[in-house]
Amino acid sequence: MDATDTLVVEDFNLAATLNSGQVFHWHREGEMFFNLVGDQPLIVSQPTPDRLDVHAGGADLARRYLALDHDLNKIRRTLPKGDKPLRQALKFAPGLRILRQPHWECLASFITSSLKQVSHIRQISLTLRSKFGTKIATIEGVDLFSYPTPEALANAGESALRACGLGYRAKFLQQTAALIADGAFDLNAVAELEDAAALEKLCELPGVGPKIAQCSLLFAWERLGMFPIDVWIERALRELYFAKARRQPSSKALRDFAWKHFGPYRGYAQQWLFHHARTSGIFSRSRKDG
DNA sequence: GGACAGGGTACAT
DNA sequence: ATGTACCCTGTC
Repeated sequence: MDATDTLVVEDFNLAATLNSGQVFHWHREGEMFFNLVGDQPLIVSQPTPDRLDVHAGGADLARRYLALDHDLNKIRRTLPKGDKPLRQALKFAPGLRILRQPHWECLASFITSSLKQVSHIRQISLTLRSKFGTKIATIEGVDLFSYPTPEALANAGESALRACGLGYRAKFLQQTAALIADGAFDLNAVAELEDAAALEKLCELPGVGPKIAQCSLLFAWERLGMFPIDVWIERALRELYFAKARRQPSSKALRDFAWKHFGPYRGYAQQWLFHHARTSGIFSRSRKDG
C-alpha cells in the first residue's frame, strides 16, 4: 500500500459527499471509504473535519475526484441571499461537494437509476461491476471491479443485463453501450460542447432524458449549472418555496424558477437541497394540511 | 399477500 | 403538453 498522504481540508464532508446519491459504489469499513476511481484504487478517511487521509491512490487523485479545488466560499457567495431553506440545507451538510466522476460509469449508472431507490442502484452497479468489469484489487477483503466498458456491456447483451435486475433499463443500457462501443456516439466529444449542446447531445442516447443527462453532466462533466429535477427535488421545491402558493406551479414553471433563483452554481444548490430533503426526514413527518 | 412506490424515459395521443 | 407502459424489488 502507498504511503498515506494527509491533506488539510476546509468545507469538506467525505461521508456526506459519497452518500449523497451522486455515486453508488463506495464501500465503508469503519472510517475508511474505498473503491475505484476508473481503474485506480482509492482509500480515504476523514479522522477530523479539517483532515483527509489518503491511504492509497494518492493526493492528486483524491483532490481531483473529490473536487477539493472547488471554491465553496465563492460558490456560496453566488447563492440567493435570504433563502432560508437553502441556508438550512447548507447548515445540514456544508461540506457536501460535487464529484468529478469518470464519464462513462456515471452516465451508465444513471441510466440504470430511473424509478429506483439509491440502495437498489448501488446493488445493480456492484453486480454489473463484478460480472462484466475487471477485477483490479482486493481491499478489506472486498474484491473491487472496474465499471464495465461500453464494449463489455454491449457484448453482454440485453438478457444478461436483465439478469442483473435492470428490468426495462437493460435494453437502454445495452443500446447506449453499443452506440459508444461502435463509435457511433463519441462520449469524449461531449466535453467540448457548451452546456445546452452537451445536454441535447446526451439526450440522443437511449434511456437518457433530461434528468439523467443533467445528473451526468453535473456529477461527471463538472457542469455546475445543471439542475436535475427528480421527484425528491420537485417535492422539496414545492414544499419549501411554494407551500403557500394559491396554485402550484407547473413543472416547467418550477424549472424556470430554479434556473433563475439559484444562479450559476445551481447544481450545488440542488445537491444540498436534495441531500437535506432525502436524509433529514423533513418529508417523512406529518403532511396533514397538505 | 397484493398493492404501492422508488433520483424517468419513450411513445402515443 | 399530458397520459401511460415499461421491469423489478423492498415495504406495508
